[in-house]
Amino acid sequence: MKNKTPTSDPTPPTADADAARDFDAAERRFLETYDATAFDRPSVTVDVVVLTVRDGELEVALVRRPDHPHKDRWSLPGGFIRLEESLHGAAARVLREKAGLSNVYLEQLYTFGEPGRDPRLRVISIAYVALVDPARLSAVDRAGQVLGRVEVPWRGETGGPVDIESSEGRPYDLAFDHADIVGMAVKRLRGKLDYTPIGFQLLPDAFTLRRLQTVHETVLGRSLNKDSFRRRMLASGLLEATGERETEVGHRPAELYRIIKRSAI
Amino acid sequence: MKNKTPTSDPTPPTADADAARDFDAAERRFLETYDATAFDRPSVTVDVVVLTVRDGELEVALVRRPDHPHKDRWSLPGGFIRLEESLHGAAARVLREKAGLSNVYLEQLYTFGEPGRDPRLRVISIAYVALVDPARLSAVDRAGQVLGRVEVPWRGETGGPVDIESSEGRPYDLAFDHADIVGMAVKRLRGKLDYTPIGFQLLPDAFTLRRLQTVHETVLGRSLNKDSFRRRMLASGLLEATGERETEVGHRPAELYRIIKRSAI
DNA sequence: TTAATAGTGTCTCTGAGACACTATGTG
DNA sequence: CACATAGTGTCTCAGAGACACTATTAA
Repeated sequence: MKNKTPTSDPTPPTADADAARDFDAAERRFLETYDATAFDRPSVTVDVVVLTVRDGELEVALVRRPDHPHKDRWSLPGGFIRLEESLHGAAARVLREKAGLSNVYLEQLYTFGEPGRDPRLRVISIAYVALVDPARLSAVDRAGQVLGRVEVPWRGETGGPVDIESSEGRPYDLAFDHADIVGMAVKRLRGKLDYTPIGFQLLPDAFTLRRLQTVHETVLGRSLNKDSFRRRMLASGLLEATGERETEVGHRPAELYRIIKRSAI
Repeated sequence: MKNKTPTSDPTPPTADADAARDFDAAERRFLETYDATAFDRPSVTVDVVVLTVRDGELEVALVRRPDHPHKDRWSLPGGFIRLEESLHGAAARVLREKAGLSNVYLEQLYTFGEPGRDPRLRVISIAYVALVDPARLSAVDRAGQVLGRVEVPWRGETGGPVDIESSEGRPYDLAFDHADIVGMAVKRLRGKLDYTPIGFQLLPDAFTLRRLQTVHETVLGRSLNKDSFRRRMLASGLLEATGERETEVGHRPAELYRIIKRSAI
């Protein structure tokens, strides 16, 4: 028998049937009498960074806060997590209720929980990122919602908060630490673009390679080599030609591509 | 003035001084009367995946659960978050109290919160990863703590739960969804190794390139090209030669290297 | 001396950038 | 026709793998 290290011996939790039965009974009794309110607990919310690329600009969906604290300030759509729903489910619900979107790419980003980030009480927020075709966002133009332009003050994947502006260049002073959350979303997205063509989530079902490149360039904040980009995308095996071409473009029309397995990303 | 889109007009939250004063008063009143217990709230914990590499094996620190539920089962060190501490602070405290470790590499991993992952009540757990030199772990050999060997049943960064075994090969059936959490930690770590030499966090301050390569190979679960590995590490600019060499090795001694900026990773 | 691993020099192969050239739409 | 962008072919350069060769220690 191999015994490489002097750590404590890991005896198994149970040995014979009687002991196991006693143990189960004790656990059952414990669960029945457990007082779920015995400890002070933080509040837990989800906040969703809904990102889109429109006209070569990276934009984020903002909602006006209807209540205190930070009433009337712009903020990320968010909400408290219900006890019976999963984290992902809560994010999807917030997206549906507050931004009128469903069936979009959604992934967990990071959890923010500094004491004092909310003046009311201790709030821990699990941030999610959603990527949406801008055509779907303008279809859901509703009161109290706006798209803010994301200005990234750092290069590459340095990280840090970003500046959010209106289309006229007026700064939006986001509520809470939401500018940090959007910054983290941009950092994450830039990282993913280096090894996946995830930008297609920001485009319609069929798109040209040029459009995909523009999306990548907008997110990355730098221009890319056209030839190399085409080669990489086609070599990834994730795109397939539709056989269709764009129309009415004033130059040679480009082939339209689609993603082979949307779920694979 | 540029007005590219038909979204709602983002008027600023305030206009003149009187309105601003009223607004502040309303917010202050709101904060004073807010009932922090008005909503059902989940419990929030941190769980820490303490990883180390010893003798070419990837290992994780486990503690025996002292209480129900899953009493006496092996699990990740964890604990409830206190209202006044940060998430990172809570993870560092758990590491100190339950594993006797401080001043180690620690980063947030992912947040797990499926309803039903804890039979007591709704528990949301923010998982952290810690990387430790194995010499520091065996120095903290304490009762009710053990190192489990991590067996990864998938290749690359596929992801999924992992199997944990004792050094004799007996499986540890971890409590809750902790096998999934460790799996996520391995996946994250493998991803990071592709573009950073983060493996040095699993080694003493001074180490040979061969040792670093072994650590990378153990985490990645595959062998690496020696020449290429050396070139990449030295080209990264993150390592510097100490001028010292290893001793008593039965062959030509290798140069010892150290990390230039430990905080930069 | 031999065994074993450290470390170097160099060739090849592959993928990215650069760039010239052809293709195909609109006005 | 001109113009603009799509898409291809090919050269070059940089990094990774492969491998031969030298260096240095313990036994």
